[in-house]
Amino acid sequence: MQERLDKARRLEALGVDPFGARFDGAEPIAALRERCPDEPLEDPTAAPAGRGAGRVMRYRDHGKVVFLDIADRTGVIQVYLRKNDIGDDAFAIVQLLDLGDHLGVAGTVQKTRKGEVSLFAESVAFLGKAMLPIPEKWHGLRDVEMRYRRRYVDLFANPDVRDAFVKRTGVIRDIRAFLDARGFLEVETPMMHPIVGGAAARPFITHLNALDMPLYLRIAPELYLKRLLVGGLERVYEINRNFRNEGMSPRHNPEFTMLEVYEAYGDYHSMMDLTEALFVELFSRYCGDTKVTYQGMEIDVAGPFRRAKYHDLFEEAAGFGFYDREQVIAKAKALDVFDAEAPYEKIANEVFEELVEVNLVQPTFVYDYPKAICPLTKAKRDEPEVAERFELFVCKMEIANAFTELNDPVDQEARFAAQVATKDDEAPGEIDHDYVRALAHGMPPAGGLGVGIDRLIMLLNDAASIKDVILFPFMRRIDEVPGAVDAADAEDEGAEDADGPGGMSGAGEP
RNA sequence: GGGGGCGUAGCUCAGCGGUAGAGCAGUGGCCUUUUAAGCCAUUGGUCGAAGGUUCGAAUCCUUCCGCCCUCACCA
Repeated sequence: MQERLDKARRLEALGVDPFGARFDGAEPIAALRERCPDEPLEDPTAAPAGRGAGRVMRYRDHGKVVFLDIADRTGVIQVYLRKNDIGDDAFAIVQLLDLGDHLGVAGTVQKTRKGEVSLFAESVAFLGKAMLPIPEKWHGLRDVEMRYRRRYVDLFANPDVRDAFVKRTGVIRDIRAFLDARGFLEVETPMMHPIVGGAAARPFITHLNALDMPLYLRIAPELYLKRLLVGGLERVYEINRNFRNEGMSPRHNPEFTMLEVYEAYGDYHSMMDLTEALFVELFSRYCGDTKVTYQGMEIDVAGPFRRAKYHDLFEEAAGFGFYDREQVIAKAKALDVFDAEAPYEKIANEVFEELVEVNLVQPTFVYDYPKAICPLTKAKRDEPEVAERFELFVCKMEIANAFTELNDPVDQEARFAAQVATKDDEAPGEIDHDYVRALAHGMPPAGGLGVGIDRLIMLLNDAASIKDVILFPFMRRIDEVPGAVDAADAEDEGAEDADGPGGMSGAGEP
């Protein structure tokens, strides 16, 4: 650290700003590499000109020749620097380089005698000093805690990580394109809700000072999107964050990204078709046309996906029916999921989760759920105990949830009232009367779909943890001691800051 | 919250009762085609924290902190 500060001063003495400035005309390194002639040239002056910038990741000093590798967002390229080519002044700057610094290079693109694609430097521009060292060159940054807490290091030290997040963005862009092409309108609905709704989960609570009222970070956008169906937007979707104040796990982050889609005049079968088309397209684009491996599980993604009724799967796995109370309760007790307080359907659903869900490796649409566990879903006309709902499971993960939307305001109000009456701390505390009023204005029959985007990206990236697909996953706060930069400054400035962390930013008061 | 595991140099890791180690990174040299460059020399540690056991603790015990896995929770 101190040594790097000294180098920064020595750069200043050479008339170089240690934190650089604008550098125009740099090509992506991947593009430079593509333009490189296939073989070393007889006449090196014939090589194409090239200009690149990036972070110095390797440095091989040969005296009056230096090889270094610079990396940008697209790749890595070797830079070949000869004192004769760039001159004494520029070479003095090169000798002050540290791993992690940013450097701009202008020269020609050609292969070295050993065949390495290289940027043969004619001039260099110092673009920025790194005061802290980069991780070990061979292993990178492995410590998972550091990788999550200091993603900025993880991203430049581990190219796979950067690629995974670039892929994430690509997937989301493709989802938008897929829906846009089918006439769906992307919208933004409130993230702060006066009434919790659209799912069953504990919310984060906040407060709006201006109106002196409590607000909740949304647990789902559902009720607002369906208001838009009433408004006549007919086909809408939203991709954005939901917040749930619940347990964290490799598949749960307190804030997570959800896609919700609503299609007027559709139903859960139309959403099943839409979901299947989207997933088949994404799998084939990002993984492979037919087979995908996730965490050692090989799945067939060519489609069509298996479609199986909830009750059939239940019976197939259990050997008895969903409403065979005695056997179901006995099984629940045997599986240690029996809860004497819970309604029957909830207990039976626990049995379903234990017996069926944990085995759903191949992509499977499970449909026709018991109505009692689906408060926002329309019941089947000829089977009033069955809700028109499906969930898509892939590799034992619930990845999508969809249903034919309940659009009867009277029924909806009754179901809300029943929820509120349960006193379940995950049920809404009050009825959303405005939502009921919206339905009363006439919501078209519709299919609605929710897709956990983070989990989908996990599948596409073969990521074991949701933290591997979220740039800055939630981590418990740790009180940082003042960083190396502050400490060195304090040393430098003398005793003024010697009273320690109290005066430092970051670790103290919000 | 329960159970299990981990925490040693900037990074990746050995060491597991007897003087704190290696590689990489760093620092000083040599070298005008190397690529995990090489060669010589060298700096660097409250062994996560605090107690305890012991002649002696990175090592054994207790508590705490953080992370990972797992269970619970999570339509």
